[in-house]
Amino acid sequence: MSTPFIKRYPFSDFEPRWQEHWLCTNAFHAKNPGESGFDPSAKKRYILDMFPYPSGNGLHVGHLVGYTATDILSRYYRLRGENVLHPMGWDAFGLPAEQYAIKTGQHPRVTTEKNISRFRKQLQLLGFSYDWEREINTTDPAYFRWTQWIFLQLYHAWYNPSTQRIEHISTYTGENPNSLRLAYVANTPVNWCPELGTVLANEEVVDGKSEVGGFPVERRPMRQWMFRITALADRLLSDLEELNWPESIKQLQRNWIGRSEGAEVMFSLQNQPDKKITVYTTRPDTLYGATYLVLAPEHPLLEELNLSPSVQKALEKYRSDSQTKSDLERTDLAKKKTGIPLELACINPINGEVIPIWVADYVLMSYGTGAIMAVPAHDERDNEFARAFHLPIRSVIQTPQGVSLPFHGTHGELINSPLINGLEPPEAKINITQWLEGNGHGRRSIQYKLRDWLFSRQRYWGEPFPIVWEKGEHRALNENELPLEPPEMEDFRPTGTAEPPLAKAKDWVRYSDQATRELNTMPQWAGSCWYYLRYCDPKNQEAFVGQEVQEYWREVDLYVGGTEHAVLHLLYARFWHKALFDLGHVTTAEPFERLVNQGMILGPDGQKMSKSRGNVISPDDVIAQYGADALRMFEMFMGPLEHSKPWSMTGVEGIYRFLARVWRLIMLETPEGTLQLTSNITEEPMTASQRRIVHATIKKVTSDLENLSFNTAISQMMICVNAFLNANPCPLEAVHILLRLLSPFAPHLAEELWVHLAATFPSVKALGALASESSWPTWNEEYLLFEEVTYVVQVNGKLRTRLTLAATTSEEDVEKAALADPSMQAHLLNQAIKKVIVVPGRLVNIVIL
RNA sequence: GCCGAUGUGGCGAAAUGGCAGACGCAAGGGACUUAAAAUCCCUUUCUGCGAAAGCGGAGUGUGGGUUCGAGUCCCACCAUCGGUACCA
Repeated sequence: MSTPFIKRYPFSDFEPRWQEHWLCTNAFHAKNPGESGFDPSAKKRYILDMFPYPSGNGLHVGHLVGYTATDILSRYYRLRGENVLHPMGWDAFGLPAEQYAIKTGQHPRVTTEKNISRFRKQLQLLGFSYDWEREINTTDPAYFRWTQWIFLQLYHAWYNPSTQRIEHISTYTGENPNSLRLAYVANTPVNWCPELGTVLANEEVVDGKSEVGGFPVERRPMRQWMFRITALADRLLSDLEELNWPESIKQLQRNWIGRSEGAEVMFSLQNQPDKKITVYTTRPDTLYGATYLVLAPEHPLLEELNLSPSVQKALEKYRSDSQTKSDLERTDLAKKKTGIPLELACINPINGEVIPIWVADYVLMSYGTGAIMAVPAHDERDNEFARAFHLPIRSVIQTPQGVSLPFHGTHGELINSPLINGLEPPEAKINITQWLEGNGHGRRSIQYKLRDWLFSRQRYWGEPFPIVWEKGEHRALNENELPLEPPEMEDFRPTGTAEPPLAKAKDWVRYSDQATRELNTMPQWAGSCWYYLRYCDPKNQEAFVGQEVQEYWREVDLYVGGTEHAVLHLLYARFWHKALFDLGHVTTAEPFERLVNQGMILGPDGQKMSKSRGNVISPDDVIAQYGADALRMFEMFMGPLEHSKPWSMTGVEGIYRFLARVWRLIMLETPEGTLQLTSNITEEPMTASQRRIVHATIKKVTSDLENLSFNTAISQMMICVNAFLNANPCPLEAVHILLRLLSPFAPHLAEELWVHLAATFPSVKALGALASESSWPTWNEEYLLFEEVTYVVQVNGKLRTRLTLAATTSEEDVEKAALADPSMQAHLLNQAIKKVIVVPGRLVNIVIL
């Protein structure tokens, strides 16, 4: 049995009241240019949360860390007079809704609506200051109309290598525009997940399993829509430099893009000099160490070679074996190398050496040229393979003593390499590359790990492609045919084959006598690739965002969300944004100027919160017991925003006690049970020491907010409140400054106490009718100064005594006072003083031998 | 393996190269109360000497280094977490 709970202040009376007030008055509506009341002199600030996927489980306290942080900042910047855009919406297309719908027989639209209402209500219970007039929902036809429109812009675009920009396809004068579109159809091996009945992007496959659900994924060739994201690989990489993002996220994106510099080298076949194999290597300096060559099993050249019948047979078996291997199996078997010899040879251009050609699945068709030169002395994988199949290993770099092969370092003299003997690898790399280019045997080459983005899914609950097929050719719908809504369907289960569920909607599929609709839908990422733009102008029916509005709000100034989107959403959105930028639709090259990742909130047991562990904390319960302000503040008080930290109910209680102290500082309950201001509060000026602590608090809270150090800002406010708890009289100025500092953190309490104060004191009312309509206080450095300072006196860095001196004491006099201090004499007796260091206002260090 | 982050009391944490542990939780003691709740006050890194006030010593994952002075800077290592993995 829980003990009866006594409310220390009446939060359950006023919190809902203020939430209602803010909602009814649209208190936090951000004005667009052209809107009445728009103030062109106010600085704009765009503060964005990663919008949630409205799942059936509702929010838990972990979701609220980031939302609370951005809300506090939004309220803070509003008090500073800025025009703050702080919106919220719903990323509502996606697999879970569809799977739930299949299980329960309800249409996903129904469950999605229900979940959204629940989420909205939960967020409103926290008193978040969203501009609800800008709420968006990716499943709303008025929204996805523009998702489809942007798709069409990308479909009608290509990457022009000569301008290095994305341009309208009409600037391409070649013969086959379809082969160059930014959105294109490809028949390539894709990640097919039978359990989910859909294909997945590379980014959605983790360890050979689907990121959602953890089901096995297999490679199979399918005709799919792709985005040519690789065209922007270099810009996606280099533009990271300027962004104010966590270094770790930048690094994750760099690794994912995976740029490497090397060379392509052409090897001629021994008996067919006209046939050449091009390999990619990052180590052209080891060219003399190549002892064999390997082709990927899918390499197209294999079709053209004259192989002996027995080899041909072995090859076919090997190819079909490796093709049916799932990615998971390939990973599991990574240590054991397999392959077959082709019984053909090619010629190393640098020395004319004849080396054998093999086929092995440790070489991937999807990277580089799908062929490698194997240098077993200086590459781990080649070394393993060479030892497994007894191929020669030749070292070409002087290996340091005690280091065994394979040696892949880049320090050491080249050996066994006539043209470059004695050089260091970096220099040799340049020399060889120049030699290859000069003799027509290869060239410098840059490769990326990043691959094109697989953009279609075999789902019902997603945006249909604005594409129709006619005589085997795809073509775009007209803009005036948008939005293209999914058909109403009773049965949208996966077909059990690779055919998408939309195929079952026969009427919908038929576009005309000649044409049928594209059956795939877009992945969940589509809607989130541009939602931050729609918030700027959510009701615009003429454009995805109005030009003037876009030029005003520009990029997101601060974006807060979880690390899980490091390479998915954040890379995709950057790609769309750059495309829109090149095409002239947006004014910045990057969408998110500053990014912050909030840490995870763990369960009270220190484990990740999950239903199965039974350690999920629901905000609803916390609010019922302690109120929204206490929940908000505790989320911030727990520790640095970016850190993971375990939940603690007693910790909430501590914050709750603090808020109750603030309440009692101002309000008193009479024996009859009515509320009134405490009589302590008067318009008496603050004493010097009160003024010092109040102004120190303004300074600390302000700088902490700028640095997103919410936890220490709260500590400072606690120190300040503790200092005034027994003050009588309690100066009004201290109280209204404190309330304004507190108002972004605990907005309900601040609002409530403010109106009580304002009712009695006109000077408070003059600052604003509500705390949220007042202004952020400023501090005066002069008030922070002390008349006396305490010096720490050290001997050889060890604390020996303290000394209180007037703040104006000169360094010389400080030194004298320290040496003369009676308690120092024992330490200094018979000691030669080597040096005395005085740090003004802080310490004296006496150095003796 | 590679890349990145983090290691400070019983716990969450704080500390422009300058008093380590602010602020809070938990624990213990006290005041108020018939009693409890609520509230308020005190103690709480480890350790040596002391009845006590007090006086010392050690201490920020480990080992080195730079410095008058290092949680903070440098080098090496260990542990935990996250990402990634045949990318030539």
